[in-house]
Amino acid sequence: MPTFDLSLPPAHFVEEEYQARVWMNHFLQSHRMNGGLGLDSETSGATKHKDVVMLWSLSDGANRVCLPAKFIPLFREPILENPEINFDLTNAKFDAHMFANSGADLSKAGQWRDTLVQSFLYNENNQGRHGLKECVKDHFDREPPTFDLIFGKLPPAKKGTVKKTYADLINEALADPVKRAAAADYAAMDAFNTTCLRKHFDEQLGQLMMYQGTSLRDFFYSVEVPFTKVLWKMERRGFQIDAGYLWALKGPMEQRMQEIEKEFAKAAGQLVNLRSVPSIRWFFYEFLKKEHWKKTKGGSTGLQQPSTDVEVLEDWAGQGDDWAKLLLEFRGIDKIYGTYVTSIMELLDSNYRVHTSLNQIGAQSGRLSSSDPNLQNIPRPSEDQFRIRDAFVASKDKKLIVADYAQLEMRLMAHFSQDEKMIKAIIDGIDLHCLTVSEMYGIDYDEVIGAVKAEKKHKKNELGRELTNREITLLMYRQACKATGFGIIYGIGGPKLASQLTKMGEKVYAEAEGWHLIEQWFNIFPSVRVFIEGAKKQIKSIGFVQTLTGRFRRAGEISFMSKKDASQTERTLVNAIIQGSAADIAKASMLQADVDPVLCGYGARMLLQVHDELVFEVPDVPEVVKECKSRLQAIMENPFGSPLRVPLPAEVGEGYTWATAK
DNA sequence: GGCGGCGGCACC
DNA sequence: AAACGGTGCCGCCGCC
Repeated sequence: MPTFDLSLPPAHFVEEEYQARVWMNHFLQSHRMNGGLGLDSETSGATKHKDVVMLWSLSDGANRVCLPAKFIPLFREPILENPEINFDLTNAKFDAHMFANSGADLSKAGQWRDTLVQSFLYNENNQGRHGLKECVKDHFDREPPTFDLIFGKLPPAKKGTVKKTYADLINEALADPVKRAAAADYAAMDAFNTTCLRKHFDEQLGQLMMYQGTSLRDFFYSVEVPFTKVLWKMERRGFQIDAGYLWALKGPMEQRMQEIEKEFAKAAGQLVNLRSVPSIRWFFYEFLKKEHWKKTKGGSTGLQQPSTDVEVLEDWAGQGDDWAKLLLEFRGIDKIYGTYVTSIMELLDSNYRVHTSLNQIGAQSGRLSSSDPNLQNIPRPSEDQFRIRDAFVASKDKKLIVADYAQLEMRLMAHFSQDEKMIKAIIDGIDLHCLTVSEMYGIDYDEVIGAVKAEKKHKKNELGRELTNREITLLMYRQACKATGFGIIYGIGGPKLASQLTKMGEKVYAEAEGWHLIEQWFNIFPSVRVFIEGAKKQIKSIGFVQTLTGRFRRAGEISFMSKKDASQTERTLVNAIIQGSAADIAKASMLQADVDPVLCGYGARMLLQVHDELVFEVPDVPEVVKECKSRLQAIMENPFGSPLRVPLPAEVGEGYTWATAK
């Protein structure tokens, strides 16, 4: 429980301008004593680029006040955009969007302290319990009323009637004097609880030391607080979409899918829903009487059923099954159609820009996640026949620059393990996977590299001959070694590695071969094994690991776990050292890029992060593009004051679409 | 009609 | 001997 007074002050609902001015003057003083102002809003809905503030509330811990939206202009400059005032919020970016849509730019104010982020730093394992209501329950043992209780539930949408909105619910409540008081009490409670939580987490995080002299509280204020604003600006800018391009894809996709549906219907004598797994199961296993060799996981019921996934279908397709081939084609189209064409078109704003949400507490490793829409899983152009990334374009008179780290996670493995051979190879600019092939199979390194170069030329039709069998073999070896290296970062086992390699290539790998590859890989880079074993020991003894910047990834109580859960936790935490540190590096680059005088001076605008990749929009002037590229590269390659044991090269490209800029 | 589990699949 | 880390979202389907 917190050390400060938690008693709830009465809620005030401001109706007259003179009241508003009195409270404004009060908060202009009291925010200093409280170390910030709690701020929350009730909005007309949850669409980032459209919805607006209906009611908003301020609290300095001793008072709580609810105001209607009409007072936003009056408070805009002195309070909401005042750089002297720090705000305490829960889900800060959301409220900031709503205020921006209502004419107030909160990004001009002081800090945004987001209690979601504080709660995450306090315990990243409390999944789903970082929200305001959950934190108030868990930390203050109080249960504030829910929105529904005060404002009622949105009735189910009915055909032919006008949809009721949250704005309607709030307006209805305000029209009734009794309900209005309850609404004000509810809204102002959230602002009060938010500022209390911020102070509570300040105390708690202050006790948790990341390393000598630095607490999680320090980390929150120096890294996470500024980062929230960086992310908000990216969300706010949005990414320009070539809606015509997407629109043009729709028709042909629908047509081809219908053709395939008809083929199945004709053969089966009835409609087969190709999007339904049970229907597909029926078609292949009952109707065509195919043998099954793979079953589904079976979830909570434990009911395992014959699988119809890509792996199975590709196996059948390889044996000449045209139905499997057709279904693969259907799935390939439908995935893109449903997830990336129609859904993105529905999320465009009036300028055809799409505004993702970049979730600061998205991954327990410390990575971001992206949603509504998820722009971190748009198909790569090399794999995508529809080239969805070509629909992501630069705005008028702008150009995109895309920068990504090369083998960031492998380099971090080298840094953490301090493996001599690995570090030397990286510093000498040697291709790690080729080196592994060379050592593992006793082949000359230059010959392996030669095969890689030949393949590159072949892809660009510059080779002037076919690849030799020897080259193909070497490339296969390299694929295997590359997959092994990645797998080791994930804590892979022999069977999984074998099945993955079998899926990738022409050769069938046995489980023993998988284990052998892993063993051999460890023999080439022996310190990596030592590092992983050491990390596992630490996880067993103290129950946590830390990333490059000292961020924690904590385990539950391992001694109470089943053997299976314990080893799962070990794999997760070992991986978190690498994945989390990569996230730290990306974050540091973004923080620097956001305030960099060169990039800011040229008007470069950061739009998107995809873990190890950053997308910017810059003025379409050759000299500007060139300067921004080299500046961004310099920032990314030296994200911290102190260098790592290996360099962190970043590759930078430019173009008018996301697909072509890489 | 909303919701959650499931199978499947896109990304790093 | 067995066990691939981190995400979000689609449509379907059964349940309430």
